[in-house]
Amino acid sequence: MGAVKTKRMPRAVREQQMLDAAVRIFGQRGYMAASMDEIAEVAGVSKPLVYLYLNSKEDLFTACIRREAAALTEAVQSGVRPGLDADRQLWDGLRAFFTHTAQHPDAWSVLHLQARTHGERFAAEVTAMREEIVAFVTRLIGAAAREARPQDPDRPEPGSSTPDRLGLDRPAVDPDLPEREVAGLAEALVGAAESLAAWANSTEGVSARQAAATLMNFAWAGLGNLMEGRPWSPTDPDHQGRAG
Amino acid sequence: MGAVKTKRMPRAVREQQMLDAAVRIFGQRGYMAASMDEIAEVAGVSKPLVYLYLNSKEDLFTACIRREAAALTEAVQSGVRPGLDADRQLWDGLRAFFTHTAQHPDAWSVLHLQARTHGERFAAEVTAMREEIVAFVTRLIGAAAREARPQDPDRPEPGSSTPDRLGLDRPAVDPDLPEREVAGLAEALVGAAESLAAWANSTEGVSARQAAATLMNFAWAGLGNLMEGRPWSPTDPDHQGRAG
Amino acid sequence: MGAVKTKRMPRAVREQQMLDAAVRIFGQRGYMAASMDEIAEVAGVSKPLVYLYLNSKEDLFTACIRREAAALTEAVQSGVRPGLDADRQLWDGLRAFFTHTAQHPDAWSVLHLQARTHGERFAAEVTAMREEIVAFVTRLIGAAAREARPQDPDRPEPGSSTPDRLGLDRPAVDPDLPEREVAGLAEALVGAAESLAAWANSTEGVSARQAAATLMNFAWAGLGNLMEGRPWSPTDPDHQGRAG
Amino acid sequence: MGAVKTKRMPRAVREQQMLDAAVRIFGQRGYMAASMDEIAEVAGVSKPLVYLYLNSKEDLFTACIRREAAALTEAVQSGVRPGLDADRQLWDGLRAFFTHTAQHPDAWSVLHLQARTHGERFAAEVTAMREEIVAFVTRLIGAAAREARPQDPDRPEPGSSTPDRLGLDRPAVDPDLPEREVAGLAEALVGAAESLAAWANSTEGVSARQAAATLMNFAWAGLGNLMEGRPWSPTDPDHQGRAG
DNA sequence: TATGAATGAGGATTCATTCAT
DNA sequence: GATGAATGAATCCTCATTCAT
Repeated sequence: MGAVKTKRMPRAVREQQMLDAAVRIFGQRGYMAASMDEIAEVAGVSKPLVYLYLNSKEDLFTACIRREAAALTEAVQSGVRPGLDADRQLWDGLRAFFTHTAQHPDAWSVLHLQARTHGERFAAEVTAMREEIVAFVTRLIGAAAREARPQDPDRPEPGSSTPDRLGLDRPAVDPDLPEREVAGLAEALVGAAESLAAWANSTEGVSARQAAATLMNFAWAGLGNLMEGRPWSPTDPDHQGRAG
Repeated sequence: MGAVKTKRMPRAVREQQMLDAAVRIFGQRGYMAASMDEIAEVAGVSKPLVYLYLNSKEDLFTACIRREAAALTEAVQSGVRPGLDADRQLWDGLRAFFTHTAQHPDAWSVLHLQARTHGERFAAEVTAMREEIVAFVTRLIGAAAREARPQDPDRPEPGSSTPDRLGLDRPAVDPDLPEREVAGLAEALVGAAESLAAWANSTEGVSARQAAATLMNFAWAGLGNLMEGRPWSPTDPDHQGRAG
Repeated sequence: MGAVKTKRMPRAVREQQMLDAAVRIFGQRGYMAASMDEIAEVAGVSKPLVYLYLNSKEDLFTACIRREAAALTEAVQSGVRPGLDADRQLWDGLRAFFTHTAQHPDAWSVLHLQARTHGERFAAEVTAMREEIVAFVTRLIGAAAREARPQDPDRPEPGSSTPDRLGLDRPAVDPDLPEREVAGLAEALVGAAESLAAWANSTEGVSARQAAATLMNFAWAGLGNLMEGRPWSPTDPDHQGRAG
Repeated sequence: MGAVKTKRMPRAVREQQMLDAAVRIFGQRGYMAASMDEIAEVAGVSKPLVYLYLNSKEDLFTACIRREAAALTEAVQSGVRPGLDADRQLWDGLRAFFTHTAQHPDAWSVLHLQARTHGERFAAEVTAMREEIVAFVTRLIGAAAREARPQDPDRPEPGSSTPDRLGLDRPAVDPDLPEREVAGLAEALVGAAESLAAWANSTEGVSARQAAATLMNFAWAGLGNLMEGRPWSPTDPDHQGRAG
């Protein structure tokens, strides 16, 4: 039932087999319900070998999270072409994101559900990835704001500081928006994306492209309003006019 | 450590104590890591009594989910005044939502994380609640669309049919938007809200009001654009002009 | 589901209800699998009352055994008319035995299976009853022997000593047969009867009468041979001639 | 108290040790009262190992039943020499039976008492063995009948078809006796044997040989009468004459 | 007489983890 | 490099039994 038993493979290959099995089992059964026994069996190796290579269940799970986080980040990064307009980059990134999560549901379950549900230690691992993505989005918001107001030329250009894994500078928060506000926006965007990923995965006939389009529709104009200094407020008649 | 041991309480009271303890432990440790032993201890009773009243770990967890889902729904419902404008209603609902989740973090963990990560049976319990909320949001989107286009007077007024638990009519999806599109939007909005709730809970100094404001900013304009028939598209220069 | 709840019954009645329930549950579930909870429920009373009246599970079971043993003994006794020939008495007794066990399968399960499978203490209770029956059979064997050899007139007549519950004298073992031999025969006869009772109960269409007939056929002639001093032996050609 | 702790034995050996312990404990305490803890301790291993090899208490019990049923069947089979006369075969089989049960009282308790008292699933296991023995006896009755009436030569000779595990042909029920009648007789004989086995086990100084002799005396003549078409009946003066 | 409330003790089962080869 | 053999420590759950009224 598990992988074909081939003896004497190099360590690196065996490790990947184990991680494959682990991601599958963790994703399907959940962290706690997954048993090392089943993981070893699916990986096609004996249990002691799993421990020899990966130390403990916690370490194994951590390794899964890291590998899948890197894979997802890498997928998004590859989908984005840095030269294009900010909204185009966001659009491409979202499509890459939804495509990847749709193709690796177990990995997505590990990152989105399992890792966040079983202790700070694992949650922190995902948070690192999440922050990278949030930084990417934050960066795009800043870029969009700059494009919208070219009359303010003395802000630093993109790319002038060290680029992160998504090919974007890290700080680059627009100084006109309070940092926490931006963090909240990015959180909301990423949360919406995550939620849509789950929705798209579980709803017949919803493609990655459609999910991305829905999210762009939902988010881009709101971001634009904010950039232009027109936040919604409980009593603002202008906003009410636009949306209602 | 647990509740003060008061002997011989009526069953209903003891049950609530048990649910209190269970929500706390399930929320903090996770469903699987929570032990019935600890729950009983925190509840200040012996384990057999927990089983006598709540039957099994699964049933206990289900009872927690149901109680907390009802409490959250009730909190949001109470926060909304049906007569007001759609955006005002959404604003009020969001504030109530964020307030409640902030005040009951363990309950929120149970509903948002634990219940969705440990089997269809539990997930289905939350889905029921979620659908009520999604229906609420969907309804508001519809109302907003009607307000935006008063030239189409033969659609039914809001409130003309029997109100559901959130005080709003159920159907009322705007016919000009494909149903799936609306579902995706609501999903995104609710997902963003859920994500923001977790973020606000875990970030020092973020109030429910701020979280609600962030989400309104993020979402309302985007909805407005959609209502007015101006969706974002990868090559639409108009949108690029507005947001970038 | 249980008995109709009637409040404030005299103790004796309540006790019988409890024993009824207990025999039923013990017989169906087995001694260990039977729970005091279920017995109380079926009896239509609260558990503390069961303990108040019957002390403990062991005592309750013992009470069941005693009541049912007495009932079975009584049934057999009533079926036999002491004045008739020995084989007729045996025949009548067997029929009464098979009839009673067929009509009270739970009681028979308690006596035949449960009581012998759960500790010396209970087994001893049944042994008492068994010995009464074995004594009855032993007595008949003795009587048959006497009838077969009337030329030996100085042995005591039946009824000359104190009658036991089956209306027969207790000692009365034929002095020509070693006591152990007779005990073995009686054991075999009773064992065969018990086995046949289970078989008749579980085999469609086998009546008490048929079971009794089968056993008489099986046993009576063999007993007769013994009486007449012609035991089977491994090398006895005469016996081979008779049976083969 | 348990077996000497010898580390690292091959699986097959350990399994036998576990079965030894299990038969002992199940036989002495009863199925339900036996605890896996005690079995493991007596076997000299840890509980998880018992579960690893035998799966569950039910499976362990089933394994015990099967092993002991096979051992008993094998013992009886080995004791019988197929070429001899029918009564001699029965005699030898009975002696082997009583010898084996006397030497393995716990095993006999498992087969005779425990397995029949704790659910159909276990009872069915013993029934298989029982039927083999009943078939053996049935076969002998048939053989005896044929020997008694050599004037009917066209019936098949014993041994002319493939022998079963007890070295005897399977069908061969005497056509002159109704099938149910024969089944009842076999049931009675086997029941008597079982009962005598328990009696011999628990009675000081009763040998297997004595038990076998008692049963032969009891049974063989009765069978002979039946073969010769002289069943006992309530009013048959001939029978009364013979036995009484 | 009768019971709702409560528990100490123990039982089956599973799991992550390690030794010895 | 790889594994068969083995276990300490929990976990869920049940049951006979009692207390306070």
